Amino acid sequence: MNSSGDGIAQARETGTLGKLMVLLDLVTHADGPLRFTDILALAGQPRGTLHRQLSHLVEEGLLELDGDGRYAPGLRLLDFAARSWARNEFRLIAEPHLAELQQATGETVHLGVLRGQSIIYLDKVDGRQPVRMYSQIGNASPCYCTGVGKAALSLLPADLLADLLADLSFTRFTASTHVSAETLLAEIREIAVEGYAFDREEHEAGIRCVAAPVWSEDRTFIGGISITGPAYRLSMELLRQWAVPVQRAAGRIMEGMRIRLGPRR
Amino acid sequence: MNSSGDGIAQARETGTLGKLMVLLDLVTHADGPLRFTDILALAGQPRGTLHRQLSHLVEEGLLELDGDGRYAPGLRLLDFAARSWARNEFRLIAEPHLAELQQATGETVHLGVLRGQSIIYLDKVDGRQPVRMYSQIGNASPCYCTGVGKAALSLLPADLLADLLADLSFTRFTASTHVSAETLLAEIREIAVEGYAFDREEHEAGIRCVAAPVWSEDRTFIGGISITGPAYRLSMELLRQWAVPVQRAAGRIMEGMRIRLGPRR
DNA sequence: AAATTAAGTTCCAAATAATGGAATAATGGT
DNA sequence: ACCATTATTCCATTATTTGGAACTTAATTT
Repeated sequence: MNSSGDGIAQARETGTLGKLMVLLDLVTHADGPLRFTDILALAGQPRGTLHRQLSHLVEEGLLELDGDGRYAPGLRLLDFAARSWARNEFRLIAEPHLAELQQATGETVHLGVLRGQSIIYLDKVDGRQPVRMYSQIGNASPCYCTGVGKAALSLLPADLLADLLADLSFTRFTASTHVSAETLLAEIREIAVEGYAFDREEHEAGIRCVAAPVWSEDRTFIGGISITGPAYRLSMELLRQWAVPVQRAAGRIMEGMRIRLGPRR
Repeated sequence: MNSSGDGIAQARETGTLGKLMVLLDLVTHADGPLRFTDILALAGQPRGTLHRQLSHLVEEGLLELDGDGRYAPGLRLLDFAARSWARNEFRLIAEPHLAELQQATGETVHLGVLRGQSIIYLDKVDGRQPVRMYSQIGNASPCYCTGVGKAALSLLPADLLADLLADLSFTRFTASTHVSAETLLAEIREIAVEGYAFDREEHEAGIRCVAAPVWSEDRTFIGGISITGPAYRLSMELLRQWAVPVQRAAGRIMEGMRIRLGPRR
């Protein structure tokens, strides 16, 4: 979709780790395995430096080098992620409420959190099948054109929101994608009042959603949940009706967090 | 299950990245979030050093620091892994054959590859009657007590196998877990001749499987596929009957790899 | 409430690892 | 066999990391 990092973290690109992460980003966001020369052109590092950096990443299993000398993301990342996901408290607490929402509507339900300028999907409950771990889970999507993203932005204090919007660069995915901070900000203000957000085919044509914000008291998690489906089945009127159950589910998740984590954090 | 890295890669623990990966391993393999002092004790680094290292990992989104000053795996890992998984060629090629095998048997099918001393599960197709078991895409499991693991080991040349066994430390999960290199080696030799492997409740009590080895011609992927299920439903006799279809599916996956990647690599 | 202990953070000279330009080696196409 | 492209190694220079100690903050005890 986009070949360069769309800012999942505000990470500096200096320091040994920072530079290596840029490379990891490059390779994981590419459309396929990259050869040394490809990365050389993209990274703009001297040959010797790049070669050693890639060697280190391969040695650690973060990248893999195939028989044709092409670099691909390493499988060690899967192990890290599986553990990161399996024990995530926010997800564990939200899980039953997502399932309930799916039961009530029959449509796909998502849980996502804001990280940098991206929404990372933490869970998904599909109408037809049980969760397929990485089919969608883990994917980072832009915050400005997703229901969960806009719901999350509506929770930010004005100064943080302003900072985020200032750094944001817009990609037009469909005819209705926001492409300016002004119109986006106007909608976010509305969402903050209403308490729910829509995605009117802004990320993918033919796909609509209604979302409600969710956050943990210590503000570690700022995100949202959504009901998503095809526009032909989900009229805007139906989505408006679903705003209430989505908000209720969001409320129950936050309640669950309070109970689980205790009041004084 | 085990709190220290069980060797998914042979990675050196020197160099800036190596040391940081040790920390990432520590935190992701822990049973829950760790405080600074916990990590200090586990990592054996000087305070100042550790503090900066953790700061860098947090800054890059590889770790997260919650309101109580506890470190947990970062969600950025999910994004990396989602991409690593989504475009993995081996998995993509194997997918239809796994589904077919699941259709034919009705039981859960796994695809795993050997990385270091661990099997990383790349895919899983749930059976018609899902069984609660400890398996998840991305999870690293020991090679010496899983069907896929033993099938993979049977593909290794003698010298590499000897090296791997020499470094292996055994944990007894059930009464039938291999706990010595000798008995394991004997079974692996048998598997190399027969072309399929069993897991006789060696990793999890009440869970059996039959597996067949799968590899890519360039040896980038050495792993296997398996049919897994509860012992009360899967008699050893039934598993023996399934050895043939599993091997056939394995053969078709390897054929798919040859076609997809071309013969001369 | 003050004292005590523990936990977490910052500082900076010394040790170590990363850098990058250039030379060398390997690969692949004709 | 040749040439062009691509990948790897080398090493003096440069930048980053290191780690002991001092310092700040938070928690616990007296």
